[in-house]
This record gives sequence, C-alpha cells and structure tokens, in this order.
Amino acid sequence: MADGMLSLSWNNHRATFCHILATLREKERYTDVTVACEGKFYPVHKLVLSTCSEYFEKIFENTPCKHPVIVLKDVNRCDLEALFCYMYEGAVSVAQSNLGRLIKAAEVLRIKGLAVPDEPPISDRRTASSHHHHSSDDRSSPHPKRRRREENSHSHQGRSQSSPSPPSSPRPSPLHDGGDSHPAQRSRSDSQWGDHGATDREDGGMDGVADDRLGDHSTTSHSAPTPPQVEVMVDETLVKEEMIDQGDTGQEDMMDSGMDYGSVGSDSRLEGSAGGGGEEDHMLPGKYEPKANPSQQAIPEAVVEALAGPSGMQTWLGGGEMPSGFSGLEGYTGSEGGQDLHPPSQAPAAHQLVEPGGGGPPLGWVGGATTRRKVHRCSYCSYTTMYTTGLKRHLLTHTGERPFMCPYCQYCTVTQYHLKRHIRVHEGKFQG
DNA sequence: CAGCAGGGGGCGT
DNA sequence: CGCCCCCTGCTGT
Repeated sequence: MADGMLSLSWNNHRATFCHILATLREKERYTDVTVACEGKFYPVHKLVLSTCSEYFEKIFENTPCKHPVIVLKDVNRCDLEALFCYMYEGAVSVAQSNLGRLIKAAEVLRIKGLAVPDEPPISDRRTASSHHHHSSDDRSSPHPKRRRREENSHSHQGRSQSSPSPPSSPRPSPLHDGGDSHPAQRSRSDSQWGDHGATDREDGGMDGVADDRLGDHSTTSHSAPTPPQVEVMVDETLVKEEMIDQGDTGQEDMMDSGMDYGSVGSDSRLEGSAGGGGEEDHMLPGKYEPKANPSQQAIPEAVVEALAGPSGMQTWLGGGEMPSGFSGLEGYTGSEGGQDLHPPSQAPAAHQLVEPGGGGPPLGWVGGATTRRKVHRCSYCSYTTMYTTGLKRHLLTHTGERPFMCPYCQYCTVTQYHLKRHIRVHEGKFQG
C-alpha cells in the first residue's frame, strides 16, 4: 500500500476501441451472429448487439446456438446498416428523409439511445443527439407509442402456441377418385377440399437457417429498398430462432394480424365464409337460402387459410373487435386441441348455426317434446341431418367411396339413384 | 340454355 | 334401405 494508486488512462481508448470494433466487423473476425435482412447477411458480434439492444440481448440469452442467424423482416437493409454503424461507432449520419424510417427500425430492434432511453443519463448522449433533434427527444422521453410498445413487450403472451396451427382440415383428402371421370366433379371437389396451407406468420424456428421466409416476406411486405416513404408500417421483425417471440415485435406482429382479421371480420358477414366453398353450405339442413350472399366478399385467402376450419372462422370472426377476437382465437385453438381425439371437431358456434330453431339443445335432439327427432351429425364437417340415411350418404362424400359403378363407362357414384340416373343418359343415347 | 352430376330432403316399404 | 325429387354448380353448345 504504497503511496497512492496511479490512474492509467488510455487517451484514445474510446476512439481506438470503436475503430477496432469496426475493423473487426469489417473483417468479420470473431463474429458470432449473423443478421439476415433483405437477402443480405451481416456477420456481427453478439457482444455489440446485446450491448446496444436489450432485444438482441434477450434473443441471445435464449439462444444456446453458438452462431445464430437472425432474420429481420420489415427492416430496411439500409436502415439496418445504419443501425450497425450506430452501434459500432456510436454515431451515424442519416438523411433527414430517412430518419423516420430509421427510428422505426430502431424501435423495432429496441436500440438503446434511439428507441429506448439509454441507461444512465450519461453526458455523451449528446453525440447522437447532435445529429438531429428528434432522436434526442425520443430518447429522453419516449413518446406514447414507444411506451406502449414497451408495455406490450411485458404483457406479451407467447404467440407461437396460439398460432392458428392450420386447423388441419379433418377430412383425409377424400379421394373423389373414380379416376379420370368427371371434370365437373373434380373441380367441385377441388373447391371443396382446397388445401389449406399452413399459416405463414407463425414464428416457427429452426436454428441456424435463415432463408426461405426472408425471400417471400421481403417481396411481400416491403417495397424495394429505394422508396424512402414513411409508409413503412414497420412492425415486425421476424426472428428465426428457437424460441423467439419475446420482444415486442412478436407482439406487434400478432396485434397487426389480429387487427387485420378483425377488420375483415367486421366487414364481412359471418355466414359469408360458406361462400368460399366450405362445408358450411350445409348448415341449415332444410332451407337455407341458396344464394343468400351471392356476392360473397372476399375474406382474404390468407385469412381463410389461417382460420381454416369452418368453426374456426365462425369463432374468430364472431370475436369482433380485435382484442376479444384474439382471445377468440385462443379459445378456438384450445378447443381444437382439446377435442383432438375426434378428428373432426365442431366448435360450438358451428353447432348453433346448425341447430334448427337456433335455440335447440346443443346436439342430439331437436324439436319439442312431441316432435323430438334425432339429429345426426357428420363427424367430418358441420353437416347435420335428421335422417340416418342422409348421414350415411353424406359420409360417402367424405370417404370418397363410390360403390355404384356404371356398366357403360368408368363412372362411379355414391347413390344408386345417381347411377340409375346416369345410366339413363347412356340408354337414352343408345335409344335415340 | 341444356345436359349432367353432386348433394341433400323426404317418403314408402 | 331404396327410391324419388329438388336444388345447385359446372360445362359444352
């Protein structure tokens, strides 16, 4: 304990440090994470990213992978480069016209000093603020939007679980085979059993790979990197990681989609979903209006696909406003999962639509005490009938079974009557 | 528009 | 269960 400590100070430490960092990045040395954006890959350092962004920090925390690849969606490449520059060098020059966009990107990534307040009120915050007033304001007091974003990130509920797993249309692709026979029939079956693709929005993640999605999203969601319009609705980054979706962006993603669906739903009439060729046309066994909604508006296909099942659609759209709509989705998936045992599950909403009289018992029986009749419900769709034969016959349409073969051609049919009718065609020809 | 086929309601046995 | 009828959609003329 001699005479005092000496304080050794590296005068140019900061500058040197930054410079070295930048050089390392340039040379891609020691990089341990790759950020993919608009088809470009940026090898960078976890250390730097997590230093500058809690968002990245959390991602890395939850990513055991040694060299993860993070796919950023809806972030402009130029902005990202600028942000990297900002993170590595502590400053970046940006054209005024691009500022808004850049800030939004920074918000999405929760870059300290730009989108979220920097931790301690250090004096040299000024460096960044010297570039533009705006950002300094933002930093010191995040405007409401920003704050809301933060809240969201806290109250965020995992999206991956509730993602509408393509409510796997229960029917096992009924082979309306009959071979080549009938174009009409085929097109019909096509429309009916149209393949409901999986929703694309869910953040499923594999670890290190990062391409496909990048491609199509970049084509869909943002326009070419050039137009500096503020229209960049920014929103989500898509992070392909094992367990993503902690971060506000995931939430925002959800919110946005929810909004979309919600608004679509409110625009459209519920029963409209049947118009698309779903099984719902059977809903009112007896007398449904054949062309009740001839000009069925268009629920965007993506939405329909995402919601797939008939019941799902009902539930979802019935949800109305977005927040409840979202909970509706959860309810939907929940029930779907719960009934997993029986391949084709019916959601209550569908039942209600189906039940004659509307107020009838939930299932099984309809009518008054004297006129009780059993209702037979198709296990593949929402079809119900009062006739057992009706149900049997109907089920054939699901199984694709066509027991009755035409002796004159390859034609097979579900009912004998249809065969007879068909044969009449042949014989009519032969006679005439 | 006609012809054909699919799907469903309903009745008689 | 068998049969008939009806409605609807698709396709070709």
